Amino acid sequence: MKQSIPLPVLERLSILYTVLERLEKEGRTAVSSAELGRIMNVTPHTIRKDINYFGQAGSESGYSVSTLRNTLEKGLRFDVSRKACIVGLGRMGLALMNFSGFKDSNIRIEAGFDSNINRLETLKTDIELYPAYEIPEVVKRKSIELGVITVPPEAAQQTADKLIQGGIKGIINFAPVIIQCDNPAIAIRNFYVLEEFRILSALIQI
Amino acid sequence: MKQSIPLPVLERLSILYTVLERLEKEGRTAVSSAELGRIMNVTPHTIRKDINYFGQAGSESGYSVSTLRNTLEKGLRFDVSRKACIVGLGRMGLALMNFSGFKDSNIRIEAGFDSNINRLETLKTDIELYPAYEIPEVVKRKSIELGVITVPPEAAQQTADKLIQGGIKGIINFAPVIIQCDNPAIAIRNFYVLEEFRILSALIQI
DNA sequence: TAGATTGTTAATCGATTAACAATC
DNA sequence: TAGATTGTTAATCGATTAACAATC
Repeated sequence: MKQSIPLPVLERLSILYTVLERLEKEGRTAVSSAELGRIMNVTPHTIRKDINYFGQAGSESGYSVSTLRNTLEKGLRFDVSRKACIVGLGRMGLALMNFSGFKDSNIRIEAGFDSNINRLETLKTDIELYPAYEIPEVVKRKSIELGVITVPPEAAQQTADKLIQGGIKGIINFAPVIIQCDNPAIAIRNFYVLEEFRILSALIQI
Repeated sequence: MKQSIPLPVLERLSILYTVLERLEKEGRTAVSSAELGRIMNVTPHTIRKDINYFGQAGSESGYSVSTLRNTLEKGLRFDVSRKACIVGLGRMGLALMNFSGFKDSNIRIEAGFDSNINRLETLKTDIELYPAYEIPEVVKRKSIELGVITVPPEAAQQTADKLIQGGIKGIINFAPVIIQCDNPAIAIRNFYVLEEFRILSALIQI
C-alpha cells in the first residue's frame, strides 16, 4: 500500500485531498468521479483508478466527501505530524517559513538555519534559529524529518549533506542544483524556479 | 519540433541546459552521455534519446558542451527574451521578484501587481507596480507573456482570468487552487507548497 | 425500474530502457 | 587498432484511457 503507489498517482491524490478539504469546508457531502475529474482536469477514469489504490471507497451514488478525505488521510498518512526545517533564510526561505498554509496542516516548521550569524540575530520569528553548522546536531536532536533547501547554488550540496548527516528523511530543494544522494530511502523533490519559466517559454511558442 | 517534444523530455532538457551552463562556466569543453547521466541521475540512454529530439548533436567522442548548449538554446527557444509579471506581492511574490537567477537569463520581470494599493506605495523596487485591476490593460500594453500567481487561494482564479484577458501565454501558479482555463494554448505550471510536503510525508514512511 | 455511478479488467498509448551497428 | 561513444531501432515497462458488469 506504500511505495506501491506510483508517483504520478501520489501527486494527484495529494491534490485531490486538498480539493476534498475545500469541498468539505463548503459543506458538500457527496461528489462523483465525474465532478472531481472536471475540477482536477483529468478523466473520471483516472480519479476512480487513483482512489482504488485504497480499495473500495465509493458507492453507486458517488463518494462521500468526508469519508473519502478520511480514507486518503489514513492511506497517505497525512494524519501523522511531521517536523520540518528550512535552511537558507533569504527571501525565499523566509517566505516559506511564514507560509500560512502550514497553519492547519500537520507540517511543523521547527527550525531555521542560516550560515550568516548576523542575519539570525536580526530576524524576528517565533521559530528557533541556528547557524548552519549546527544542522546535523539539531536535526538529530529534534527528530526533524523534512528539510527545505533555499540556499545559494554553491551551498546546496553541502547543505543536503548536513541534513542527511542529521538523519533527514525528505528534502525539498529550491537551489538550481541536482542534489546527489546515494541513499534511495531519502526522498527529494526539486523546484527549479528559472526552469519553470524556461519550460513555459518552450511550451508557449505556437 | 515544438509540441512534438513530450513534457518529461522538455523538463529534463531544461535542467540539462542549466547543467551545461555550469559545465561551460567551469571550463569544460566535452562531456559524455554517461557523465551527464550521472550528474542528472538518469540513464545515459535517456540523455541520448532526449538530445536526439534535435537530431544529431554529438560525435563518437561525446558532446561538445558549448555546441550542445547552443543546440538546446536554439531548439527550445531559450534565446528568446520573455516578459513576465508577478501578481500578489506578499513574501512569496517579492521573493520571486527579487530572485537573482533571472539576472543572466532571458526572463524579464516587467511588472508587479497587488490588490492592496497601500502596499504598492510602501514597496521599494525598480520594477513597475500596478493595482490588480489594471492587469488586463498592462499585460496587453506591455506584451507580457508569462504571469506568476502568488495571491491567496480565493483570488487565484480571478487573477488567472485577468491575466488571460490580457493575453497571457503561460502561468506559474503558486496558489493551492486548480486553475480553470478553457484555452489549451495557455500553458499552466503549478507549484503547490503544502502538497510537496505532503508528498514527501507519504514517500518517507518506510 | 431506469439512470447514474463505481470498481475492475482489458486495450491503448507513451515513455524508458536495452541492444547494437556505425564511427572516430 | 581497440576502446569508447553516439544514434536509432526494438523491447520492456508503466500509466492512462476505454469498456462494461455490478449495484443502488
